[in-house]
Amino acid sequence: MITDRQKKLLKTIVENYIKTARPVSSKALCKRFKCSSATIRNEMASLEGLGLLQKTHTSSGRVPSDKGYRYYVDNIMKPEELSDEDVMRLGQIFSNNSLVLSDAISKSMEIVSELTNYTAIVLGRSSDDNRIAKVEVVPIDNNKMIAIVITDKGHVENRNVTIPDNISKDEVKRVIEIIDKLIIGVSLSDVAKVLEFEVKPVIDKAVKQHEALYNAFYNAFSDFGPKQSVMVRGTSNLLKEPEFDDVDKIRSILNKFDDHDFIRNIKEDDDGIKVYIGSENQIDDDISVIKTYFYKDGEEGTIALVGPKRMEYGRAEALLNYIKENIGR
Amino acid sequence: MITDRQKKLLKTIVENYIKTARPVSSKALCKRFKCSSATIRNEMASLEGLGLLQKTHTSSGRVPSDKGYRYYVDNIMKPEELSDEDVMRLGQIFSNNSLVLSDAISKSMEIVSELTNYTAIVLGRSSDDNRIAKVEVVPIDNNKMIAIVITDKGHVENRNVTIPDNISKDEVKRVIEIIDKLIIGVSLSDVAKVLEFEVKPVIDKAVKQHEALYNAFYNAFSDFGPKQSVMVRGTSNLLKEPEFDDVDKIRSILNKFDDHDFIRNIKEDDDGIKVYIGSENQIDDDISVIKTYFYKDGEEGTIALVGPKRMEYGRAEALLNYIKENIGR
DNA sequence: CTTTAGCACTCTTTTTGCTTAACTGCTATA
DNA sequence: TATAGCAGTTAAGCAAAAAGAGTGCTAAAG
Repeated sequence: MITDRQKKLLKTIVENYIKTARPVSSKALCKRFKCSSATIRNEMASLEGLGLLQKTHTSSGRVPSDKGYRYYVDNIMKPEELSDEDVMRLGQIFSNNSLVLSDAISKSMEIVSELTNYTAIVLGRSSDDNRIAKVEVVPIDNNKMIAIVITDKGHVENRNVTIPDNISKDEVKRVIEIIDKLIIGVSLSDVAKVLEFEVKPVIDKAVKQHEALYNAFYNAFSDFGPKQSVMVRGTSNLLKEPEFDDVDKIRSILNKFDDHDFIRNIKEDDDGIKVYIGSENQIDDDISVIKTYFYKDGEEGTIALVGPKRMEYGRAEALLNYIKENIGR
Repeated sequence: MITDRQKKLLKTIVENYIKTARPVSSKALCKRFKCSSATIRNEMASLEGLGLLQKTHTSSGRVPSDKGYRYYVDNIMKPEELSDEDVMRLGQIFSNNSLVLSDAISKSMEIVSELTNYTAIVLGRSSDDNRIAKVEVVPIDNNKMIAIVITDKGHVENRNVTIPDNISKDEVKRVIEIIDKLIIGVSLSDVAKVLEFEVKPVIDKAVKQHEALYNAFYNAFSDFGPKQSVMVRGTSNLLKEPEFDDVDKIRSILNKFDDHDFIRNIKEDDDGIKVYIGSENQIDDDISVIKTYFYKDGEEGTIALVGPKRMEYGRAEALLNYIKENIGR
């Protein structure tokens, strides 16, 4: 069991370390606790016994352990209010409601990265409940058309369609009509299947140059499946923190930020705001990740902040929460 | 004047240094030049006198100066053929012609970054000769519509339009008709002006709730001007090179990569492939930038590779050239 | 006139020992 | 239970020493 004084001590040490990035000595806390350094040392030793504090070497001050941060986040930290400045900077983004959702999210997370000096990550994809509402085909020249697909949720994708030579406009028109008729209402991830098993047979019968035409449209439409977009911003911000003063560490972390396959893995399915401290995440032991899932109008994904383990957890949580709430509206 | 042997020596030193990243000593070149180290030292001293070589300290081997690299690039280096592997990796991208141009460029530059370990940058924008060919408005729900604008060059942009409450569908329809009629053929960068001075007066007369409706569309359509998209990929690749083993240097370079306003500045207007060595670019004295302008179908921009000054200039040039040629087609 | 051998000199890099300052743990005492 | 005091540990900074890699210069040889 942890006493009230120990709790207060842990809180002070965590917050002091977050601020200064230096191990906290017993002497430094005397005034605040109105007792001698020896007393503090005794309490520190207890907290170390519980695994909540660590020393960097035998005679160093104390630093929170992963378990210590976890205890702080779960049991000590209180929900924080955003400062006026934070709200002002972010409010601009969401008041401009002609921005497409994904742009608004990216921009706001960019700002959060600037405000906090942490790295912002946004993963997005069109969710599976997007069904095709409208297909528009616009001819550009004899061989090229732009196909635009709009879903019932307002998601838009466009593709080039390259029409082989020697095909009559009539035939192209007929194929478009066939596709249009059969594809409305189909979910994005089923488009390839529907083209192959429903559209193709019809085209085969009704159109002369069926093979070439079908292929042209299949190429364009076969990849509407769930592609995850990846945005990583403010990697250099993170490296300003003093714990990243080692070249190999920097390289290893940056390598991960550059690897979009790896980044896609930080996807979060939980609707709450989750914190992954040190070894709890896959990026680096000195790093914490705070993230949450979002869904709105057929777009879903994850927003995440990557900071040092010495992250201002309360503020980071408040910022993510603010953005999440604004996405919801 | 520079003798043939000096030219060959410079070539050997540059290429050796590019390979090993270590100052080249006179002894190391004895075998290749079939003479003693003292002879090499004499020639090296001449080249240093010409400003083509440098020493890192009094008793070190030689390293090319910026001027030396420049001489190498301009007068010694020969155009290089791409390896089969390079061609194979890149060919896949361009054979898939349903990819929208900007995606094809981004993907191929990503691959180039992987192949070379340099950082790839792609700047793109819709060029000024894009004129609106079609406006499509798709209702999503009572208050929200998606407006899609397609230009004669095949460029597509979409925006949310939020319709205020209490406006009849008829009025919305009429506004869309007015906009559609007046906006076709207008260049993207003139849209805001045309809306304000040609569309607004007509709407004011013809529609009841003109103010609110006009604003809704103006918000959505006013920013079609030239926005430059920015892609930076493979920053961590670059940092693998041994010259970037200093934390402050890494931070300074990464800071610039993160600053999209700065990155936009590396825009190149020259149609040829240009090399900016060391102090000739704004990123870092140890860095070279090789880049070129591209234009195709209403999209224009810059593709660039950022590498150490010890860059394999020949290969980098060949890769950029390959992509440029494939964009052209 | 060009090339070479030889040698003194310079500068970097690595290792080592030393000193100082910042802490802690422990023990004895209030 | 809290405190004062002291011995012990470690990091960090600094200077000196030793080793290694190259150069420039001079004088002699081709």
